[in-house]
Amino acid sequence: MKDAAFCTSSCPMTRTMSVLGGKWKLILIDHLGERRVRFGQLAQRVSLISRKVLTEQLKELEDDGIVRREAFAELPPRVEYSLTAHGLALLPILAQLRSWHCSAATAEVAAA
Amino acid sequence: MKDAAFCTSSCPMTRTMSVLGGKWKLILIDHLGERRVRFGQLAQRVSLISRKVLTEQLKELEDDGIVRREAFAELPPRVEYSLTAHGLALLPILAQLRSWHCSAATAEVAAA
DNA sequence: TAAACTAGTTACCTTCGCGTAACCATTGCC
DNA sequence: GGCAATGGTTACGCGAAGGTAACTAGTTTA
Repeated sequence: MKDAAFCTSSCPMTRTMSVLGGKWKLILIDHLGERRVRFGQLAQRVSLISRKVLTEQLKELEDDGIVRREAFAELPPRVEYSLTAHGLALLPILAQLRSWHCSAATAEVAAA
Repeated sequence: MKDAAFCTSSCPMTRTMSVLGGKWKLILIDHLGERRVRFGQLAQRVSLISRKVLTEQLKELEDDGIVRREAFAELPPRVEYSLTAHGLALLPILAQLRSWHCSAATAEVAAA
């Protein structure tokens, strides 16, 4: 989200969403995890995303200091993505979000 | 997000985003907090959102069991929104997200 | 000679999110 | 009679998000 009104909002949660908002951001961070992943691997894992959007989102995450990009001068070319310290700090929070959602799903099943 | 491919994805984080994804969801949950808030109050607090979208997002959150809506048969009409137990469980996680983003902002200032 | 592999980029087009503005019902107040 | 207040709903339209397909480079493989 490059929405200027969001980035400069006085609401802290709104500013947070200007970085993490968007359909794919949290999903990509989650799939990166603690590993170094190549572009093609990421595209396979998150199969619903198109390569174009994947490139864009990774670039935004890199600009925000969440993802690190390392390109190797090889042939065929190799590019590896990994989380920075800042990005790694998000992982435990994402784990809580996931379990929050899972607990809701099991509660629904129990109620039915 | 009513995207069917998201809701039925095998990836837990993707399914989580089908509920919490979207520009406004987390911001609205954050502004509701532990209080009961009237529709008009919410529209004032989150001034960037239009009333139309506010109605839509609240309805989706209600369908997902995160928000409770109580309408009173008065004149002029009064409608109060509050978080369900499920929604309340998100608040500590949102607090972590906020402080994660704040710590990043102060680190940038320190680096500059 | 042609194809395949990687990590993109680009042009093009469609879809959807979102904003704006007008409108509704009901009652009390002036 | 007309306006205000509340909590919406509706029609309309723009702009951005996102998908598809084609194209790039250099080397290996068939």
